[in-house]
Amino acid sequence: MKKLSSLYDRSRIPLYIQVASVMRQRIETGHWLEGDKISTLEELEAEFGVARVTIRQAIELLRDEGLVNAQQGRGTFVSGKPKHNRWLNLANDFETMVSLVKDNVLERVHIEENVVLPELDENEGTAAAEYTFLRSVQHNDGEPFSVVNLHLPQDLFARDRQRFTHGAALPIIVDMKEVKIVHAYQTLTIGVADPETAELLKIGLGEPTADCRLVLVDDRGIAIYVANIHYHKDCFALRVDLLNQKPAGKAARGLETA
Amino acid sequence: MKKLSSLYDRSRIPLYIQVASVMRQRIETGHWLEGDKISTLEELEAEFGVARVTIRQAIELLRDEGLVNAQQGRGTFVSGKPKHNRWLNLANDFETMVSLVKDNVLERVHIEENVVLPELDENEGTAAAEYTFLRSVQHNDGEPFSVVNLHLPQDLFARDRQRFTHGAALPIIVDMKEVKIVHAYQTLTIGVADPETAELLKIGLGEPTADCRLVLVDDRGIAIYVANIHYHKDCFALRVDLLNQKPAGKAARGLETA
DNA sequence: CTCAATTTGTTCGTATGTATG
DNA sequence: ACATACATACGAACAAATTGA
Repeated sequence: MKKLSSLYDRSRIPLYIQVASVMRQRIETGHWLEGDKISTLEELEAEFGVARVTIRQAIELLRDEGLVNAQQGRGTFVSGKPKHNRWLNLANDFETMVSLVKDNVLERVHIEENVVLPELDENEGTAAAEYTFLRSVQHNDGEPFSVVNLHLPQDLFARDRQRFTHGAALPIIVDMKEVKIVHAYQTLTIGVADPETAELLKIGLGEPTADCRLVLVDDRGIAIYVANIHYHKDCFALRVDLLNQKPAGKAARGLETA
Repeated sequence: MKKLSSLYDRSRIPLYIQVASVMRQRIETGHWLEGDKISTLEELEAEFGVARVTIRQAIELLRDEGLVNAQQGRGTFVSGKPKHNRWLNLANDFETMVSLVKDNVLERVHIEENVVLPELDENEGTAAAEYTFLRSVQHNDGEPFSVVNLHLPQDLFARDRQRFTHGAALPIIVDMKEVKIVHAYQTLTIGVADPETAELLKIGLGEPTADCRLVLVDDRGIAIYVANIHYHKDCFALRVDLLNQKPAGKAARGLETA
């Protein structure tokens, strides 16, 4: 019985997958440039401290993804970057956010009326009696990139059932002049995909997601919009110029060129 | 030959780990409350579409972490929340960021002078000829929570070798009155841990991290500070009130109370 | 107290995946 | 490519503890 490497001990995820993840990132970040010959199996073996076959398994994964091209007797070459669809979906100020959301195409996958709000943090105002739960998926190029789980107060939802059912809720609420939004708390964390989210985003159970919680509180201190948004990790990037307070570079929304 | 579940096909990470991740998140988010009896093995079996033994393996993981307590004949109960060390380390404006960084305790683990800058995005200004590379680890309560990989122009570094070697670079640069910072581009993404980062953060290879890239550009258009910061995913949370533009709730830095 | 239903715990057999040398 | 050891996952059956009728 051989003991496994200490790195493996730490995560229990198959070693060759761990190794492949690292190699993939090296290609993505340009640490290994396209066309380059990467280290030999022996060097990689030494660097990662794993068996030769394990390195080969990792390389095989990357080859299936079209990232590398191994040639017997010559070496292994980087043949392409992973396609990354990174948008900026999060804004740093409320107005930008609303204007971004307005253009979103979304698919409602679930609506449930008269439910109670699962939980509210101390700083997030007080809950209304009843909420409507809406779940939708947002696509780009036919690929799902985010799942929105939204709770709206039942009476607010009832006020414009038609529009809420078919479009983004945020602009609708902003349009209601009798509603005064005094806080828009946004919390960004890293989470993992539950079965529904995994299914909708077409990723594996437990894979990491960028989780954004957005809670709007009105002038009565009531949480009138409670959203938990799960972004596909590869479709997520938040850019900002800290000195100018506007989204940095390029268009505020749209495909990356890089 | 049995074909594995489609969820498993998607990520190739051991199923019981995937299942455990989801359960752990349910406890953390309060979807399963402390003291509650969670669904029976049979229900979980059905929900996740996996074998009974696989569910048990997942529960065993959580039990080792002290999150659940299974009792024969009765059921499985939530016995505690995962301890979460979430800070807010990212700021939404430059001044706050500088003041936060000032208090950071960091451990320099590597310094290398006269290197070239690996890569610069189009919007991030132009590179100087030579840089100094500094790597440091930041701790809290003895636990590492972030790794900073920083490139400083060689001449800038040489100007105050002493301080740059031992303390946070950002406040030093801000103090230099001959340096005019005109842009502070911050990009936040989700990445995976490479071997060095995994080692320093004490996490598994390929585990997700919150990656923050911060590039300062001076009035000559030169990138005078290029940092790639990897945060432990559990130590990372970015909170902001989009309407007030100040960090939301509580102290801007410090342990969460929630 | 006994019985039955419920629920977790254990074991076997089989097949495939992972990792080493 | 092969031999070996161990891990992962399934399905099924059975054992043991708890609860309430």
